[in-house]
Amino acid sequence: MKRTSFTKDACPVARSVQSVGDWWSLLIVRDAFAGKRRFGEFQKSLGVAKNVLTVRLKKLVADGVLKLVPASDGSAYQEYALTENGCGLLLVIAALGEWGCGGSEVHLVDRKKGKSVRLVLRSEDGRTLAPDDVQLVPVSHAEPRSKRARQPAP
Amino acid sequence: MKRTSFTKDACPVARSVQSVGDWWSLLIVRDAFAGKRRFGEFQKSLGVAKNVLTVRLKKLVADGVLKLVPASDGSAYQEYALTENGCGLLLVIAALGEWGCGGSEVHLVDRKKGKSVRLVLRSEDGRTLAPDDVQLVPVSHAEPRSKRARQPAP
DNA sequence: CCGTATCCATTCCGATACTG
DNA sequence: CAGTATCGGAATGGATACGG
Repeated sequence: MKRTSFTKDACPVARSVQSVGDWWSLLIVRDAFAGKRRFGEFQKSLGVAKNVLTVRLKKLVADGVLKLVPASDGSAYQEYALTENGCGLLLVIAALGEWGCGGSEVHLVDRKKGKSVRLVLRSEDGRTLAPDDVQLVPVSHAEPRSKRARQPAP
Repeated sequence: MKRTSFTKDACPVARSVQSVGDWWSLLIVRDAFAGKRRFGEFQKSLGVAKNVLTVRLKKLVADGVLKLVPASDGSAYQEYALTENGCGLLLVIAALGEWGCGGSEVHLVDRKKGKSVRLVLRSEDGRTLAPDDVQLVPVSHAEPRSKRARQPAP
């Protein structure tokens, strides 16, 4: 009677959820993108219990999302930094942020110019698409251009 | 000693996590994008217990992600369809899918042409940016071009 | 076929006290 | 400051039986 695991699941979404699909992990990653690196910074920002934070950080490190780096200032302690892989989660955070908007309190900017940045879907030929123009296809057992496309609800 | 709630949180990411930040919700939404609409379809696809599925579906309906629609074929039962708001989650699913890649088993295609679609960051002036070029800024108490930008870890 | 209801194991989370 | 140790309550998830 164990909890079902998706680590072996074929779908990448399922595997991602396995890594960051709980309450805290994504928020920790969000804070990491916002520049936080120290245990205490996360703890204060999130208001999470320290033991819980410890467990989450360890899992994120084990999953290759964060890594421990020696130090950045003179401190004798270690800091948590995003791995290259973890940086890829920016798209996820960005997408969640755009979706949750309604009094947006966080957004993306170009680091060089400080200009606002948005997340868009782009087809191979360079066109920008709306979510409605796009269909999710499970590659495993499906003909790429199946006729039973998603119905947008009549 | 309640669980902390983020519904009132200022950050849109936190609010999103509140809605879809658990194991099942996102996978249900993924299946919805893949064309599934019936209770049994979700149940079989996910292998989740029925009571759990019931609770999740109700929450997703309550949160305005899914809605019940009368029927699509002759059946007397209702079906679950994505609301307009729920469709916005496609970007999140897409981002999670791209991140979890490594033997991708699901991807996005243009509904009309069947061509592959990717998720990109685009700045105001139309340029495409890499995650490293971008910075997450909490609007509340932060100068847009702070100097202590995120360090990509030495 | 679509759920609801019940039971139980596991897990999660918050508070707090403690170590270095 | 950065964790570890322990505890108890709460929520979650799985199995299954039941009803419309």
